[in-house]
Amino acid sequence: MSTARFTVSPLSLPSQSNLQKQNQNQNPPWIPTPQLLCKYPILRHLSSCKTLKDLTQIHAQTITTGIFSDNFVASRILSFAALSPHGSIPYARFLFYRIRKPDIFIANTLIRAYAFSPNPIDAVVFYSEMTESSVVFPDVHTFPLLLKACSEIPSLRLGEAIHSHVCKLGWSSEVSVSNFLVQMYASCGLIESAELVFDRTPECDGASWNIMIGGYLKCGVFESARRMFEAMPDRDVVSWSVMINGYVQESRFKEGLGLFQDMMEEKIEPNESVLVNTLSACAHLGAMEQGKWIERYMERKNVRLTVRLGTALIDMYSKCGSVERALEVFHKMKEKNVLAWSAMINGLAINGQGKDALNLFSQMEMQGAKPNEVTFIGILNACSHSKLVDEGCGFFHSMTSIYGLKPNAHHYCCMVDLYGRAGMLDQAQTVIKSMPFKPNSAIWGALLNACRIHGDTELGEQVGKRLLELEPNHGGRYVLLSNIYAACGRWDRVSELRRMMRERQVSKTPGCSFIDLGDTIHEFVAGDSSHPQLEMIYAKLGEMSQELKAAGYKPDTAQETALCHHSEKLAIAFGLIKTDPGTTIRITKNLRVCADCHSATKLISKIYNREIIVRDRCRFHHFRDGSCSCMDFW
DNA sequence: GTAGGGTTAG
Repeated sequence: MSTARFTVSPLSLPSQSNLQKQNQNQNPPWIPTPQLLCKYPILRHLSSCKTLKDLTQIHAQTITTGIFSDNFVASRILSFAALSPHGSIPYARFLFYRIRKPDIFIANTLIRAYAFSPNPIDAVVFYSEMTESSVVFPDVHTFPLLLKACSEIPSLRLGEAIHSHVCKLGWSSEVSVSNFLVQMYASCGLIESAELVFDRTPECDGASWNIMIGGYLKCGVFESARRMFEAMPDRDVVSWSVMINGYVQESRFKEGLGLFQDMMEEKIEPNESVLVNTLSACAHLGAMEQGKWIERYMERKNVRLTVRLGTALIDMYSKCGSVERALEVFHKMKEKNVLAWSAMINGLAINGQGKDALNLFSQMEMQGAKPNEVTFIGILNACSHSKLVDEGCGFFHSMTSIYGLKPNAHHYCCMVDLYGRAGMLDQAQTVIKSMPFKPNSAIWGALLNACRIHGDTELGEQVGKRLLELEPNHGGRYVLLSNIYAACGRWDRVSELRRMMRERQVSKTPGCSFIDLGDTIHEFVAGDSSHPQLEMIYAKLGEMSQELKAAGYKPDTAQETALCHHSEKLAIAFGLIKTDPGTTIRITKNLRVCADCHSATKLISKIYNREIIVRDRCRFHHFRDGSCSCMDFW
């Protein structure tokens, strides 16, 4: 095994930060070594090669001069075609079959390109062609790539087949191979097999532990991941990033954020992926104070605002209800790609600034950025939340006619939502009928929500029943249907639904709200009795309901149970106690705001003279001076 | 005289 990893190069000196390291450019793999350049000066053109056409010219010259028959030359040209963003894998393959005696190095380059392409299975296909015709013989570098491909697909069948080749050819005790076996089994959900390979690896290295931890997280075995993380010999920045990213990816945001704080306390410098994932956790939790802290940290450490970091910041600020800050980041970004534009468009959309979102879309086009499917989700969201029905239809049709994009289920869902919210329930149903695929539950859910908004009990009942058949274990569907019944006073149906939920043992997702007070995120669930400052909060709630009554508020009896103790009311009470008069209160909740809480919050904003920003499951509500930015339309 | 593995946006 190579010992190069253990030599101390200037790049790994501890004085240099991870982020600075990442910002340093390393030569791409197709750039020849100085020795090779010395021998074949023509290859120096590879460093300025920008298109496939440039490459074909270099290729032609190497043929006419006869140097293409040197495999070192052929390998550099094939490497450009296979791995450069300006290359082409089919061209690389074409080159491969024109090399008289290809070696395993060249074959591995092509396998690598396939393994990281959108069709990783081609890596395995090429490998079997290559071995069947005995063109070249696999080596130790071949199997990690093949196993990576199997993890990407993911295909257990192929993975096991490759595993048997590994054993037959005697590579199974090689740590670089077994690491990928572990990853392959974990990606295919076979955590026990992954463990078995890990345990049998004679000499694990740092990566082995990280891969095993990542595997546990991917398979949802959090306790084992944490135990291993705490027990591992030397945790590096990647170990932390595997943990944090794993938690965030599995929607365990609070734990992810907690780990990030532990990491900071241990004075480990985060890399870009940790920052991106932590910001994503903040976005999900509505933890703006923590998100702001990360932005300040980046400024303090002179971290370059890459497209990914910029996009993550835009997303975080938009989802914490601060479009202004999101826009500031957006304008600060020197380099913007389609995802950055899309994040900003979506940010404006979910905060109810539909027109601004559409304006930004025109700017995006003027600057020559090409919208993709994600962009259109933002655009259609903008239209539906701002009741821009005609505009929305226009955009939906332009997707295919102008941009050549195929609308997927999300886009159709947006259309049902667009018509549905606007009260055009017939058109919403026409969209569902015209869809080229079977409507999923999200689409019926959008229609059901429209029935709730516009009080169409009859259609609501039909759609609701269909949804219950489709998703008998989804508590939220029962609640939505039962609210529709409650709104028109059909209490018999409400109790019938409750009985069904009991019988089927379906539980409601408990409503919970978060409030971020900078140092801690406080979580409240409906009827909470666990908070240490409980007495004070309930005293405040009592005062609030007195004030509300005096202002003419009548509780909305159309909804069910424990209304005055809904989690957002608890969080608002806590916010009123804990923050200075006049400051904005920001609440994030996991479900939609109920009608009663919505009207109560409007009044609270006026009585206490506070701006209250509530992010619910779907959108933002900016309550100010007795009214809400959603114009009672959500 | 060429490679490498753990992580990255809605």
